[in-house]
Formats: sequence, structure tokens, C-alpha cells
Amino acid sequence: MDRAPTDAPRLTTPTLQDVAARAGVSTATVSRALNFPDRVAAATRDRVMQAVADLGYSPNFGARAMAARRTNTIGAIIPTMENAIFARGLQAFQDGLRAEGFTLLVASSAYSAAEEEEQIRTLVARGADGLLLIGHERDRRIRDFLDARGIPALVTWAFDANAAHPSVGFDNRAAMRTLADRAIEMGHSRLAMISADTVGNDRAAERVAGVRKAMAAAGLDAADLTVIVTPYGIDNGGRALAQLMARDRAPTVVLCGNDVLAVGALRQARLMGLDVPGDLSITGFDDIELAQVAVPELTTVHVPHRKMGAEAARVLARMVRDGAPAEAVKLPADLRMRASLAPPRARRGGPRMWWPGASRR
Amino acid sequence: MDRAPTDAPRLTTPTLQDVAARAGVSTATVSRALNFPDRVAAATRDRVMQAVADLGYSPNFGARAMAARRTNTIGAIIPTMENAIFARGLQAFQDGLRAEGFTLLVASSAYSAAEEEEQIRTLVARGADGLLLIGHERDRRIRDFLDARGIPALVTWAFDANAAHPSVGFDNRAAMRTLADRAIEMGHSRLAMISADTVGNDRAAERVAGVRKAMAAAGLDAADLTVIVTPYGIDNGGRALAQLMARDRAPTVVLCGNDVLAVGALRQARLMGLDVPGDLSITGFDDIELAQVAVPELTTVHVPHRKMGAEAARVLARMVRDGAPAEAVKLPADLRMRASLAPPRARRGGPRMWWPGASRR
DNA sequence: GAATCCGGTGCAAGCGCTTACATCGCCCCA
DNA sequence: TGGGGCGATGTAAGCGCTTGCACCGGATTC
Repeated sequence: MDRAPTDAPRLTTPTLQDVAARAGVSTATVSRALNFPDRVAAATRDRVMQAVADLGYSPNFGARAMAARRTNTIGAIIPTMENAIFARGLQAFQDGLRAEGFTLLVASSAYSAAEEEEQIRTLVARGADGLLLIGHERDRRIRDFLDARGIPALVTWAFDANAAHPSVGFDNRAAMRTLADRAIEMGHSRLAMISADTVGNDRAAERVAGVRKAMAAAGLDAADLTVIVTPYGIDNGGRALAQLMARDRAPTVVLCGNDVLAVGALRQARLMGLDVPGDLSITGFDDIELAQVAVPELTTVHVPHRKMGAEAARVLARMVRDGAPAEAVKLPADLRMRASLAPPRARRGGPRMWWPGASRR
Repeated sequence: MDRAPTDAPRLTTPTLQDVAARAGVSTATVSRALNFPDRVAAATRDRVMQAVADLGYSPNFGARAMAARRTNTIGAIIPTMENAIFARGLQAFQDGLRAEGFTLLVASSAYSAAEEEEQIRTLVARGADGLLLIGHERDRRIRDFLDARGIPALVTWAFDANAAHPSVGFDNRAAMRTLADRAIEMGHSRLAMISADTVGNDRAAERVAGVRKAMAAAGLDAADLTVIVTPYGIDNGGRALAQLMARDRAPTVVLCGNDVLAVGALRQARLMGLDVPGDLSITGFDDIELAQVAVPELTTVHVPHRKMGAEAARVLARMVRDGAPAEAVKLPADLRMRASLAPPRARRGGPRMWWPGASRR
């Protein structure tokens, strides 16, 4: 259509050299003009910038990384991008990083340890100066790999002051325990869980442990807890619920390891003609937007996504920049009492102090 | 804790040199052993691999990219990661790419043209051999930038055979028009829309145009269409609906530009005590998982995420590898009639052929 | 007026890898 | 038994950038 009258049909990416030539200076000066504008005379700088603009120059990251031996890039590996669970926290993380002058590179592991390891290597090969990881559980080899290269890693979405890597997160077990305590106080004694796979996923494992602990503390037999393990997904949550309800001693409350599974369970309950929370209570974990859209609204544990992301950015930036010894940060994860959890049918009519939302702070 | 008795407390990343030295060969041989295993004698290869393992060697991507002048990396820039709309398609894209031997790098633009441009530059600087972009509308400068560097770009999530970049997608306007046609056939004449911002977002604009076209074709005044424009988000969808219903001539059907907005609208309707679809019909676009979890289930347009991602991977891989002239691929996006769309109240009791799901294929 | 200082620049040495091209044995055929 | 061919390996020249160090000339100081 519109052939702009360009100087020549160059089809090669302009380099620092080209800019230098055009501006009539050395490559060193161009480099400085770009990276430390105030170490260069204003007139020179303008000339350089003009040349940059004329040529449409854009620096080659690989070359830069190689020469400078740092990239100002942070890598993050999350288990999945398929739902919003990690998205919000990541957004906050990215914003925080940007304020600190870092760029974020994201990869996903599809909840696979092997894939996570591969992604870690990839990100490091691409020059990540630091890494954000989800959860503590991973192969020893990875820590060695990172240590040998002096690449700091920060764990989030979990908290453990004694783990290999420092963490900025919350106590999954305690949070889930609080929720289970509440259910038990309401009169539930037949609990069941729908959990994500717990191998290689300490968050999931901790959440199950939290429920067991609550049961034990209340004098219930923790061995009685039926746990259905299933991969992520709304449909999977539904199928799991169907299985649970087919058992002889169906539960009166189903605690789900995350909101996605819970929403699936909720949907399945509706399809089965079950009234929630009348016939059955269902709870989630994470408090993603979905939880408030569900019908009935989902009682869940609120994870401080944004705060976690922001804090993680701050801490990791310090680690990378100053080689600072990491400070672990423990954040609160509190209950969101909504409509999907209520006393079991038999107990209704008693004191209703828990219902609905009486304990919402 | 456990100080493994390593040879020496090296704190420097091993390089090709180190591997070569340890294996007793030249760096060229190591490079070949890694990249073209069969061009190296088996014995040598084994020795190299052993050295690689011993040292925990991992190649420096930047250096490799610089020397080889290609990266086998494809970049994708999506408007947002905050919800699942693009996630599924991206997953398929990534899978397809992997099969072709490419790695995917993802960035998000937060629906901002400026940010998108920056991300494009970043990805190119990082060595992307090709780019996946969402939608056609963008500054001319970007195309020039890409052209000058010979970097192929493929557009998806939209289809336009005549646009600057080839596309693998569907016709947003036609799809939305089909949906609007259906609503009108059912007897709706007071339509309204809740749309994402249409500037710099041709998908959104096309969808609005589709509704207008349907109205015009049915003899309704397209100028009558109230369109509320709002950013992404469930809450925003809710607020928009509240606005819409506060007007004197409230609509009987609200067509939303995407499922997220629609679910928000649905929720708001419930809060307002409106029966959907009795008092008001609401529809979405995208058919993400959410649409089936909503109550009532959302009538929407199904976007062929997976197929689109897979096709895009195939086409883009060919473009990058063979410099192949791009083939545009048009995919169908068809209606999913579910419970949230029904004839307006006044017309109920007439022939109910459309309700509920009579036309579901 | 000479010595000193200092902001602004250029020079050139790599950073870690790939890949023409050269080299080296060894096997095979005449 | 000598030469050609060929598979396996080494040599070395960059890829595009940053940065320590040297250099230069004008302003400042005594």
C-alpha cells in the first residue's frame, strides 16, 4: 500500500555500532548514553538518542546480559496459568518488581516437579538474577544448582521459617485448621476433603494435615477423614463430590483444597438436587473472584495475594541487589465466612450464632 | 546443616570451556555433542555428557542466541493473565510449539497499547524468532519494527484476511451478530451491551458492530443500542448492569462482550432481585469454564481456544522455520445456548421453541 | 604561568557460545 | 602399498554489548 520512502530496504537489525556511526561517537558512548544518561554530555546524548530513534534501534538483550553479567530479570514459576489463583498475586509481584527496576519472566510447571526443574533451568539460562517459586517441596538438586550459581530464590504461597529457601507466605495448615475448627464447632462431625494431589505439593499436603489436626483436637478420629485426590479443574471437583456422596456414610461438610474444586463441587451438588448449605456444606480455599460469584457464595480462606506478591517483590529485589540475607515474612490468611458453610441439618434451629456470617469480622 | 563434601566451593557458573576441559575435548565438540549428538562419536558424547552432569552445566541462552542468531523461541503477548480467557488457548499454543521444538515466552499488556509495544520490543530484544499477537489493531510503527527485523507475527483471536499480519482466528462480528439475531428472533427489541473498551481492541469493537448489524437487519434502530464500556472484571460487569437497569427504558436483554462481564452482570441481577432469564436475559462471549458454573448457566459464544492455539502454533512455526508465506485460518465460533437467554416476559407462553436449549445442537 | 583536576570520550578486552574451515587418522579400493 | 574419501575433532573468528583504563583539553588553583 503505502511504501514509505525509507532510506534503504535494510533488513538487518541495527546494532550499537550502527547507532554509534550515525551519531559520530564510539560504541562506548552510546552504551553510556543509554544506560547512564548523566555521564554523557547533553549534546552528545541528544545526538545519540536521535540516531537511536532514526534507526529504530533496540538493544540485544542477550549481548547485554553477557557483557554486563546481570539482567535485572526475575523469573517466576507457577504451577498453572489455567486459572486465576496465581494470577493476581503475580500481578502484584510484577508491579512491585517494576518499581524496583526488574523485569519479570513467568513460566508454568503444570504442577509437575520435572517440568518445574526444567523451567528453572530455562529461566536461569535466560539470565534470571533471582527466582520466585511456589511452595517449599522440591528436589535437593535444584537448591544445589541455584546455590552454585549464587542465584537467590524466594518461596511464596507457603511459609516455613526453617526451609531451604526463605519464604513470604502464610501457614497453609493453620489456615485450613481454623476453617475445619469452625466447621466442627458448628456441629459437623462427618467431614470429607477434596484435595489437589499432595505429592510434590506441600500446600495441599499441609491443608489436609490442618483438617486432620482439627479433627484430632476435637476428639474425632482423623483416620475417618475421607480425602479424594484429584487434579485441578471444576469438573474434577464435581466428580469428586459425586464419589463422596455415593459412599454409605456421606459427609455433612466437604472441605475443598481450593476454590476451583469447591465451585465444581457446588455445581455438582446442585445437579444432584442437594441444597447447600442445607443438605451439605462446602468450603474452598484461596478466595478468588469465583468464590463470590458462586451460588451460594463460598465460605473460604482468604489468601493475601496482593500483599504476598508485593512483599515478595520487595524481599527478592533486596536479595538480588544487596545479596541481602532473606527475611522470611509470614502473612495472615483468614477466613471468609459466607453462605456455603452452615451447621448440619440436624443441628439447625439451635443457637444460630454461626450463621450466616455472624463471625465475619 | 548438611555440608555435602563437594570438590571445591566454586561459586561460578560452569561454562562450555569447563565442560570441554573436563571431558578433554574442544568447546566445538561439546557444542556439537549438545546440539547435534549424532555428529559426535558415541564415546566422546558420553564423556561430554558425563562432564555436563558432573559440573551441573547449563548453557547460557544469551550467548547461544548471539552466536547462533536464532533462539527457537516464540513470544506471545496477551492482554491479561488475570483470568482464564487466554490461558487455555495459550496452553494449546505452547503444547503445539513444544512439539515443533520451540519455547514460548509470555508477556501481558494489561490491555494497553503502549505496554504491548514495550513488551513486543522486550520479547524481540530477548530473541523471539516469531510473535503471537492478539487482535489486529495496533500502531503502524510496530509492523515496521517487526518487518525491518524480519520477525514474523501472527494474529489470533480475530480474523481478517486483509490485515497487515496473517491471522488464525474467528470472526468476532459475525459471531456476535448470530447471537444478537437469536435474541431478536426470540422477541427482544430492547437490547443493551456491556462491552470492554473498544479503543485499541478490535475484538470488542467488532462485537459491538455485530449487534448493531443484527439490529439494523431486523429493522430496529441501531442507534438505540445502549453500550456501557467498562474495563475487565466481574465487579465492573455488575456495576454496568446496575447502570443499565437504572435507565427509564431498561433493556430486556443484555449482551456482554465477554463471559467475565456477563457473570458479573448475572450476579448483580441476582442481588437486585431480578430473575434471569425471566425478567432479563444476559449473554456472554468466550465460553470459559465460568460460563457453565454460573447460575443460571450462561448463553454465550464458544471460542475454539484449543484449536486456535494449536493451529496458531503450526502456522507460526512454519512461518519462522521456512519463512513460509502465512496462511490465514478462519475458525468457526458458534453459539452455546444455555439458560440465561430466553424470550422476554411479555412474549412468554407463545411458541417456546427457543426455550430452554431447544436449539442446542 | 605551571600544576592539578575532572568531566567527557575512545580503546579494546572480553562475556559464553556456534560454526566455517582446516586438520587428522583410518579404512577402503585399486 | 599408496592415495582418496570421509567421519571425528580442533582452531579461531565473530555475535552485540559493557566497562576498566587511558587520554584529552579546558577550568581551577596556587
